[in-house]
Formats: sequence, C-alpha cells, structure tokens
Amino acid sequence: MLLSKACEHAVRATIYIGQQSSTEGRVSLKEIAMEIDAPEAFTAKILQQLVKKEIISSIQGPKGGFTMYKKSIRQIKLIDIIHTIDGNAFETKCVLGLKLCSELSPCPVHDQFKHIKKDYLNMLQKTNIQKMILGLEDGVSCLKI
Amino acid sequence: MLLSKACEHAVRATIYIGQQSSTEGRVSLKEIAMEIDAPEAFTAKILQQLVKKEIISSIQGPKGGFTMYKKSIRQIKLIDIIHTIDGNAFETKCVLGLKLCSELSPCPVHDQFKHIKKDYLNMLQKTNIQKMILGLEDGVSCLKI
DNA sequence: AGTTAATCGGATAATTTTATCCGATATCTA
DNA sequence: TAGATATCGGATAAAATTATCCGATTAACT
Repeated sequence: MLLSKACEHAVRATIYIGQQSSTEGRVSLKEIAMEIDAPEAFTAKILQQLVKKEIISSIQGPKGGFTMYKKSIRQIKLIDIIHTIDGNAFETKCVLGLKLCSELSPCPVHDQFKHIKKDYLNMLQKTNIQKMILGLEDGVSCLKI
Repeated sequence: MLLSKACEHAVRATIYIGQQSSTEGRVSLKEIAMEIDAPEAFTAKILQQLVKKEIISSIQGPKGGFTMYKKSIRQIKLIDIIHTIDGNAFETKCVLGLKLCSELSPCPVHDQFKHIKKDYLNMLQKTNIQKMILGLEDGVSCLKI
C-alpha cells in the first residue's frame, strides 16, 4: 500500500479541516472524525502530530477545535502530511529493502522504480490542500464513503 | 511503503532462485536466506506461497531445494509475486481508504494518483524475472547489501 | 530398510501499527 | 470564580505483520 492507515486518515482530516476553514470556521475533533469516518481517539493522535508540525492549528477549551490558515491551504502539500505521519522512507528506502541501493550500486529493480518514484514524488510535492478541496466544493468528490 | 517486508523478501528470493536456476541448479532454503539476507524461517513461509502459486517449484528430501523453470523466468512478472504476497489491494483500494472511489465518484486525490498508479502497474506487469536477473549477472546489482 | 537431509504446515512468539482510555490542561461562558 | 467543554499527552489494549519453532512428510543414499 502507498500510505499507512494513519496517513490516509491524516490526509482526509487535513482536507476536511482545510475545506471547513475556508467556508465555516474551526471544527471539532468529533465532527472531523465523523465526517472522514475515522476512529475519534486515533484521529486525535494524528491531529496532534499535524498540529506539532504546524500543518493545522488547534484551539483548546469550549468552542475550540482545529483550523487551517489560508496560507497553509495554499502552501501545505501532500508530501508534508506524508512526511509528518509516515516519514521519508519512500524517498530514502530501497524498494527491495537493501541497505545500500543507489545509482552506483543499484538493486535489481532500481531503474524500473526510479521513474515511477520520481513522478510520484513530483506529484506529492505539487499537490496542495487547495487543489484537493476543489472537487469537494463542487460535490464531485467525497471524504466519507 | 510500496511493498510489505514479506514481499521484499519474496522478490529478492525469486530473483535469486531464478538466477541460480539458469546457471547452477536447485538451491536450498538455507542458501537463499543467506544470499538475500532474510530470516530463514520467514523466508520458508514466503517460498511456500510462491510454490503454491507455481512461481517457483520445490523438491523435498536431501539434495532438495527450490528451482525455477526457464519458462517461468521469462513469463513470471513482478506483479505476480506482489499478487501472491500482498494481494491486489494496490489496484483495487482507494489511496485514501474510501470504500467507494471510482472515476464517477472519485476521492479528492483520485485524478492525481490515477496516472502514477497506471504507470506503476504497467511497469509491474512488464518486468519479468529475466530482466531483474540481468544486472546481477553483470555484477552491477546485488541482492544482499 | 534405515538414516539423513531437505521442505511442509500448523502453532506460537515478537514487533509494529492501529486504536482506545483517561487524567491533565486550557479556555469560554455564566 | 466556578463549571462546562474542548484538546493534550501518556499509558494501555487490540489487531496485523513479521518472525520462530517443531513435528510431519518426502526423498536420496548407504
């Protein structure tokens, strides 16, 4: 699988928070978990990591919740969420698990995966939250089902 | 990560068995595990699955071991190993974990991942064992370090 | 036929990932 | 200032993945 389950939740949550921040205001953990159909407590842990990395921001107390700055909605990319939750193993680790794998000392599938990984990474680095929100606003895409 | 650890072992093992089959004869579990630097008992379990799917073949008893038919070395593709060990989740499951995700009802990153996944799948379907052996023979690539 | 050396296959253990629980902390409202 | 309601953060539990163990089975060799 490309993303861990935690990272799937993280991306869906960030998209939801981003969308709600641009129309409504802050949203509560309960609402987020409900709207992205993810377990509440697990989602809480994931959101904490995103807050620490300043991808989203949180407000404590009653009427608290999570929100996302307009600037972040433009600037935060898919790769930032993935780095926060899953780390950078995709970019650094050999596909076949070899300790040493590089252009000079490649694994047997290095060349085949090179282009795929480059295109994938490129897409992750270009896709911002704003872009992912677009389909939601139109009612074309969905976060729940 | 793209492949599970079990699948990484499976691909490395299959490449090694394929290479040895085309030069030497059959190889033992012990030798395979050593040469691909994977735990022996875990490798055994993985090889069993590959045997059941007829990707490799096994001979019991003393002087037994694992081997691969010349025909298989040409015909078996990366995708076959992945299907055996990791299943077809990559092709069927939504990147964001949505139960329903298709052209008509896409998730917010469906379009972005569409091309990546298509290219990736295409490569997996084209890359056969023979191709992956090539670099090994030349001493360019390696399975161990 | 008996011994030895190999894989097979089912049970079990260790580790990682996913998920939950609950007291501590912050902050809004009355 | 007291009470209610939200996130924070550390501990714990459940599930999945990774890994091991060991007796059963198979087959070569003496």
